Amino acid sequence: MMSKNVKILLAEDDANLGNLLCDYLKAKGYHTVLAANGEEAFNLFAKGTYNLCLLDVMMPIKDGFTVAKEIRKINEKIPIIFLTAKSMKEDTLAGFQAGADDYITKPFSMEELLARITAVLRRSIGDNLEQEKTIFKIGKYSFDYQKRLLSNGEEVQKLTSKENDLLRLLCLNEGKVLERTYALKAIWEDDNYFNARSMDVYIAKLRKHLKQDESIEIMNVHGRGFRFMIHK
Amino acid sequence: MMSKNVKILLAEDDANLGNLLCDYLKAKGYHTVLAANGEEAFNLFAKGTYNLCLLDVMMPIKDGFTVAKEIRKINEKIPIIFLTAKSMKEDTLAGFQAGADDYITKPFSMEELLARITAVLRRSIGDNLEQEKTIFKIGKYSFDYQKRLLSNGEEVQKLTSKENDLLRLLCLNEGKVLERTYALKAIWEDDNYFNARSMDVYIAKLRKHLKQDESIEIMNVHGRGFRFMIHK
DNA sequence: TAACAGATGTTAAAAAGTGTTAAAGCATCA
DNA sequence: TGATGCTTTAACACTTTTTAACATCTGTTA
Repeated sequence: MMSKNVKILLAEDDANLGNLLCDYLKAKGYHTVLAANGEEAFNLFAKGTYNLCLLDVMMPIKDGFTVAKEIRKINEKIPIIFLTAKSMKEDTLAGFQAGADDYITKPFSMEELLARITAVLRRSIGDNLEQEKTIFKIGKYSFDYQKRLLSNGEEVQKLTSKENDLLRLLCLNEGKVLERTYALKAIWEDDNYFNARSMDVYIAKLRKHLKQDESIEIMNVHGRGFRFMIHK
Repeated sequence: MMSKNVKILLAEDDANLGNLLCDYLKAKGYHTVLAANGEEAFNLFAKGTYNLCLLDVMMPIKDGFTVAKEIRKINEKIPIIFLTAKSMKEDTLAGFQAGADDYITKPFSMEELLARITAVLRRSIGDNLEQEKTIFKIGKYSFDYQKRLLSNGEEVQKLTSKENDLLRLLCLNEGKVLERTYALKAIWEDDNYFNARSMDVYIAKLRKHLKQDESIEIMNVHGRGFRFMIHK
């Protein structure tokens, strides 16, 4: 299913193995193009659009590592898997530097190769759905929830886990009432007297952290919770 | 952990080496049965239930390859690892055709053998699961779990097995919280105070290893665990 | 309005958790 | 056997969170 519309560039100088692999991959639903050496591989890559490269390391004219380096200049993200002859330490290391995503040592089974291909593809696809940016502007401050940093424009404060979580909840509820009960269950997991007092301590900490901008207020709503306000 | 309930059939004609290996494997928690030659090995296999075969290639009466072929007739899936005398290419290939999952060349270290055993077992147990990813990109670093190497593009660091396992768990959970409890049970097998402190020591080691790239952070989440982040 | 109970504000101490380095313990290797 | 390398334990400094203590405030009621 995912196989659909995935195009693989395969570079393998051994014609027997090359055709075998090529046929196998095609049978599995991947559009596969076979190059007989490194130079041909690079030329094909430059012309077409591929989703994955399978490069034999030892090839005449231009070896796999060199091809990988050249490919990386054009495309930083395309997944590259090397086919290595033995477990050769130095070469493998060189391969990392050339930007490999995985490698597989001959002899290998078709099954194994297929597993690696799907693994690498899944990763490269899932790559794009990454990291929502969670930066909040609070008056003159800037708050980065992911990095747990609070900056006033000059200095940067590291926040503790609890400070970080609580400030985020306040930001998400700016102008509205953040109910004690809700915050306690969300951050402290349990709404009881001691956790409530602990939360009050953290409200005090946040007020101290944010006091450089007078337009910022964490206002108490008696018996209910807190309202985070940025007066404009 | 997974050592439990794993039964190994070991065929080795050299009594010294055989007993040494047998004791070692038993000490590591594997039920191990020692056969002094190929014929005995096959008979034992036919009678009992094993999870892994370790076969010396050169044995009197019946060599390892022959035993492997016979075993494969009975059981297609059981993992087989050969112990080969030298690095003999022809033999190795023949071995793979007989259905080997891995081979190891004498002389080898106990550690190396153990690593292969666990690797092969993991593969055969998680058979239907996906092939594990072996290379992780971490900022400017490249981490190869299989080879236990961490490269920053210039130099290459060997990792110890604990460093290796912990870094892998962090990578697999990038951006999410790796719970202490989970990591301790997965790597140290038991969640107690001392193992937790040991884990903290390894977190410090990894931070040191990765400090050349400032966009990499192993962030503590108080009371829960660690969040591995690669800031983009 | 005075008086009170309950809620909140704030600071500090206690307790729990973490960061780091070094030494001790251990298994394997030569 | 001694050398080596990995892991655990110990030690100490530091951080984070909780608990305690006391001051202040809010809303209610006599």
